[in-house]
Amino acid sequence: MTPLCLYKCFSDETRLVCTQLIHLEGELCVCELVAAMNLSQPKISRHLAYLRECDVLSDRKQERWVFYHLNDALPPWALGQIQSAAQVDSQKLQPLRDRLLSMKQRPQRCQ
Amino acid sequence: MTPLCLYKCFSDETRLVCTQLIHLEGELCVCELVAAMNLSQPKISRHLAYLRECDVLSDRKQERWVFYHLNDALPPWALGQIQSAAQVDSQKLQPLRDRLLSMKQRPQRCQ
DNA sequence: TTCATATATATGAAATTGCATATATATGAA
DNA sequence: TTCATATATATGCAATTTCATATATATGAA
Repeated sequence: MTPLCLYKCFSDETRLVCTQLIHLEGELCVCELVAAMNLSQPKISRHLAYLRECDVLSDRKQERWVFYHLNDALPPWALGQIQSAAQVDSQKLQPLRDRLLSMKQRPQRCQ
Repeated sequence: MTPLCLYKCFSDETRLVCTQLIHLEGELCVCELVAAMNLSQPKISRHLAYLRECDVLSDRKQERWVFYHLNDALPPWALGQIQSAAQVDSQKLQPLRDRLLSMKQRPQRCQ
């Protein structure tokens, strides 16, 4: 995990916003991100795979859902940059978080 | 200046390293960056123009040289990310800084 | 079967780069 | 002074590569 690798991850808006939402919410599945961001499922899935392969995110399967969260092994400097950017973008992120709250049939989390 | 814009700037290694060297050295001209990074002059010049257009860098002409420095109006969160990444990459940057010191006919700075 | 997710393929758009060249300035000889 | 040359930087063009996306299909669980 180098700064260059992290910046490549975040040079795409879909990947940046996915990471920021997951950071703020703790954990989100693909269909929640699809609902929050109003983008196609394959598009979200592909970018999550990119972030997982770069060790920015980890995933956890639960029943038919795959939940993504920040990789626990993320170095502190990287976590710091994510937190800082999420704060700068908080106004822009709020409507997406609101859409999550109003989402119908949101999957239940276990464990 | 949004996080996305900054991350696009730094998703290219040439732009990231140029910015980091300029941050560490205070101010560098095109020919110094060419010498430090051993890349072509047009390549460096184009990437500096990109960073200038994104308000990451500012320039100053002195005689036949154009010196680039971090934009004074850079928001604190952006400067923080640059500092943090430069620290993470400091080992990788050191040989480039050494090459600057051994550069022949380095232009004199005035003002 | 349905639902959630992932992947394969193709396409188009954008970014990057090398090469050549343009511009501006400086230096030095005649 | 004028002319030629060297230096520093920027840019137009074209080739290449990378990247993002849509569509379609596949997988796998309930």
